[in-house]
Formats: sequence, structure tokens, C-alpha cells
Amino acid sequence: MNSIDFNTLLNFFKVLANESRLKLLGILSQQEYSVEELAAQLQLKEPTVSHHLNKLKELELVSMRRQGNTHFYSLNSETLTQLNKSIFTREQMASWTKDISAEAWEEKVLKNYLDGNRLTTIPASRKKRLVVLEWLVSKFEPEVTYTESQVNEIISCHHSDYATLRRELISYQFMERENGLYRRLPASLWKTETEIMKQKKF
Amino acid sequence: MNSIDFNTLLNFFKVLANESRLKLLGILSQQEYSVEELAAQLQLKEPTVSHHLNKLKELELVSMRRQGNTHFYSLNSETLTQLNKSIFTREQMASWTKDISAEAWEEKVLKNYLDGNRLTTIPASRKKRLVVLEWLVSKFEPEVTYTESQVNEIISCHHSDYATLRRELISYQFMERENGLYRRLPASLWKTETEIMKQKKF
DNA sequence: ATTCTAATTAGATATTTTTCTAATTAGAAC
DNA sequence: GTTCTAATTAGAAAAATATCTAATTAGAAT
Repeated sequence: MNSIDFNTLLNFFKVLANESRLKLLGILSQQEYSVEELAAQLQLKEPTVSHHLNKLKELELVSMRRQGNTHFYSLNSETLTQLNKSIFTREQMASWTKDISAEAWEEKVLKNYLDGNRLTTIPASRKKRLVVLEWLVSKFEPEVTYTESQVNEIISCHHSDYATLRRELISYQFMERENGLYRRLPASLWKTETEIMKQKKF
Repeated sequence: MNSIDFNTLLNFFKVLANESRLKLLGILSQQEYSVEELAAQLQLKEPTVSHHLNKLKELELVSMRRQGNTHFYSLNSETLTQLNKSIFTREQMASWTKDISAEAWEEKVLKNYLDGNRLTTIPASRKKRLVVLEWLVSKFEPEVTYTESQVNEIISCHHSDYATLRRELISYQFMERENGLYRRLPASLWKTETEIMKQKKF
């Protein structure tokens, strides 16, 4: 994780910006504990602690070891030291603003081409088409496989020319097709406009 | 700010854990801007931006320069680099847990000596008295000067022996007296129990 | 002095987040 | 298999936070 993007960082802060969770990290920095023990120390109910631990786990700040049906949690100090390094360099922060203006622009494009839930026309410009496709792929669940007719059906909710859009989703690598089954690719693999534009000929 | 305590750090995270404020830092990392300009960039109303800037200013993450009645805000990059250094060392985190157990103990003491809003007895032990005094000083506004009779009146709400308590607030340096006027000292100057205990004779 | 401008403060509303109870799951012990 | 235990998930209530409009302040320009 060399360059950490705006939303990831924001997420980190959101997770750390909570009394209970920060205390959990402090407690776990000493040794591992079970959920029950942690709940006692923090004077919270177990579901609450479980919920907090889950958020910490999502960011790999803690890890879990099960023994019987007791779950022992411990600190993942590597993630913290990683995080500690060079978050607030000028470069990093400048890169956030790129995200920001980019985001604003994308919203403007969407507003232009959408009428509520429906795509009025498919943008001619590659750059704008990309924005629309990114919006379209969000209508599919991640980690789910769809048949071609299911894909067509979903796209039809938003535009009549489902064939073109389906093909574009694949060629811009928002989705993949394997044995006639379609699946949304994880957002981390989506190409950004700039990456696509760099490839000149597509 | 060598050793940063639990609540200070928590506060930092709370301030940074907000989309608008993090964006503000990003934008300001490039150059200074007026409130109006910032509001336009973030698509928020000016009062909202003003509110966020205020939070950032409290932590000295940004500073302000006025020109006419335009306020220009800029990033205080020093604070960030400071903050960036060694937050998540084992030692740091271990010290939080001390804070945590200390806090828990203080709450127990208070619960023991308070009956709702009223102090049942003044604790004999210096350590516990300190806890009670810290609670008592929180009944005074920061940055406000009080006459002696105002001080007496406020203390009387919580215990009949206002004279002793008033004297103790001064001698433990929770408040200062100047020309017969009283003023609460900033929390950052309050002595912790351990500091007081180190002084042996008081 | 009056008016105008940019910012802030106050207070209301809307949204998000935390925490809880109740229900469910997964494994262990009987 | 049934029962018990520890944890998680679901869903509701409570608390904290963000955002807005309206009112106020402070300085500049007329």
C-alpha cells in the first residue's frame, strides 16, 4: 500500500475515531483477549464489542484466532506501522484533491446523461462513457455470477441497447465473462479514466 | 508534543474522520483559500465550511489570515508532520491503557463521593480529593473570570464547605486568583495525580 | 451614518453512528 | 442427538454529528 487513496484513508480515520475502538487497540497492544474479556474491560455488551472488532478486522488492524468457540483477537501491529508512514505528505494530500475534482466532474456527467434511473443516450466520448459504465456496473452485486439473460435484464432497466452496454462493460473490464457467465470485477481493478486514456487506442 | 495522550489522539481522529474536513485539508495543502471559495469547491454552504474550519483550527491543523473581511485559511503542515511521527508505537498504545484504567478508577471514586450533583464528603486522601476537585472545576466555564462570591455560589451548589474547596481549587492549580478575580486554568495545565504525588509534600 | 460583503454564531433538522436486546450460528461437552 | 457456551447477526432505540436557514457580527465602501 504505497499510495493510499482518499476514501481508504477516510475510512481508516472513521474506524479509529471512536473511543471504544481506540481503547480496543490499546488493550490488544498488550496481549490477545477474547470477546468476552474485552467486553468486560470496556464495560460494553458483547455484540457491541463484536461489531467494533469487525470494523477493525476489515482494515486488518486486528486478527482473530479461534479456539473452541472462543475467539481471541490480537493487534496487527504491521498495519499500524504501515499506516504510520507518510500519510500526510504534500503529494499524498495533493492526490486527494485530484480525486475530489474528478468526482465532482463525474457527477456532473452522470447528471447530464441520466434521467432518474434511466440513461438518456450513451455518451459518445470515451471518457464520459466510462463514467456511465462505472455507474452501470454498480447495479450488479459483487461476487455474484449472472447469466447473459440476467445481465441483459438488469441493463434493460436503464437503457434499451443492452447488447452494446453489455459488450462495453466487458471491454472496459468492469465485468468479466467466463463460460458464458458474467461477474462484476472488484472495484480495485476498474480502470480510471486516466489509465484508459493513456492506452490511446483501445 | 512528545507523548500524546489518549483523548487528544481520539480527538484528532474524530476531526480527521470526516469527508468534508479531510477534503479541506487536501485542498488547502495546495494553497490558501477563502471560506467562500472553499464552500464552492466542496458544494457546501458557508456556515458548514466555517464550522469544519473551526474544528481544524482548534487542533491547529489550519491557520487563518484576515484581509478586509475575507478570511484566508491555509494548511499548518507542521502539525501534520508532528502528528505523523510515532503515534502507533507500542509504548504510546500501552500508555493509553493506563489512561483507560485511570479513568475507570476516577469514575469509581466520583460515584463513591457524589450523590447526584452533590458531594457527600470531601475525600481525605489527597489522590481522591484531586479527582473530586477536577470534577468540581468542570462546573466553571473556561476563559471566564468570576468574583469570589460567584465562585462561592457555584461551589455551594455541590457542598456546604465552599471555603475549603475554593482554597483547594487554587492550591491544586485548577484555578488561579488574580486581583481577587478567579479564573479556571486550561485543562492542559491541570496536574495529574501522579504528578501531584511525585511532589510528596504539597 | 448607511449600506454592503464575507464570515460566524445560533438553533433546527436530517443523517450517521453507537449501543442495546433478541434471535441465530457454530462448536464442545455431555 | 441434546444441551451448553461464546460469538455473531439483525433490527430497534439512543446518541452524536453534519448540514441547513436565519440572525448576528465585523469590517469596507459608499
